[in-house]
Amino acid sequence: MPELPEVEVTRRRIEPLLVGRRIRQLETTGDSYLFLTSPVQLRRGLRGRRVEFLGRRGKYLVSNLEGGSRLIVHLGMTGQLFGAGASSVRLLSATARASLVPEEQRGFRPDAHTHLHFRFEDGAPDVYFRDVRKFGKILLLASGESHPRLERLGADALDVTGELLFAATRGRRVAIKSFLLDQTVVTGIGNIYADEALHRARVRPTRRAARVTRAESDRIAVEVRNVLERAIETGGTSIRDYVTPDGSDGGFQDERRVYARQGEPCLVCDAPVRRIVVGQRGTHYCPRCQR
DNA sequence: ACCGCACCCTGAGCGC
DNA sequence: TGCGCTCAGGGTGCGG
Repeated sequence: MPELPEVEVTRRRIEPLLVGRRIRQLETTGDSYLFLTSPVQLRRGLRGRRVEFLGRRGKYLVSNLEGGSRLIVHLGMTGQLFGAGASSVRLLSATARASLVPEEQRGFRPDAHTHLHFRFEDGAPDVYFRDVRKFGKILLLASGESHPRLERLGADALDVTGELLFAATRGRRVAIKSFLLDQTVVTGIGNIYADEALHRARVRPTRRAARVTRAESDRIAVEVRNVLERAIETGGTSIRDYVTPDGSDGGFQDERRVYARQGEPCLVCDAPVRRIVVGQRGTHYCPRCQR
């Protein structure tokens, strides 16, 4: 489940494959839920364009193209962006992998879930976007054009401050966990890092946002930044679907303290980690450390 | 304005 | 061995 760190790791690894390259041709799958811009318009709009810059806004990748248009990619739950050198062995699911013949395991061969296939001029390695569940989003914006999805986003989670959190939570009755997942105030936090940051900040995820104190807001902000920065350093969290663009696992799953550790002892106090549901999301916390 | 919830999708895992 | 059910969840949009 790509959150800010997984998106940032992807951005850093894909940047050298995209920036400075001119797109010779784009192949797409048929129209579906993930294409906010239709496949036909996408193919037309990208052909012959040079990629000038690859940035990130929360969990969105934003690619500036020659002429001022922008290609926006959201990885959703299972989106993967990677270059031709990545290994199929690691990118595909266990079942899909099992049906590969040995020669197919070395490079990547586009399958039914591969929705974008970029080919470049000058023979640079191809780049692919693959998304099994199609919760991802692909959008091409014309020069100067904006989109409500991007306009709604709040401050990048790497820049969050206690001051901002405290001010924005006043009068909000939602659980602090749900508040952190809402991208309109702070953007980039997803389910795993919300649970991890709240555990480190010692705040119970069910606490109403308005009841979070100024001191706790500071702790949450610090821990959000720490957890995200550490996750970027370690390559992200590979716990269900996510693998890095070269097909290797991230490392942050080994530094988890609560996420998917229900029933196991809290690493701080030994009390069993509890799992509940908050705002339709599986939520993990230590009942002793987090009050 | 705010909040809870259904929905989009597919594969893994489980019970029978 | 295989079927059908449930669950996972980012983000949108709707109804209360």
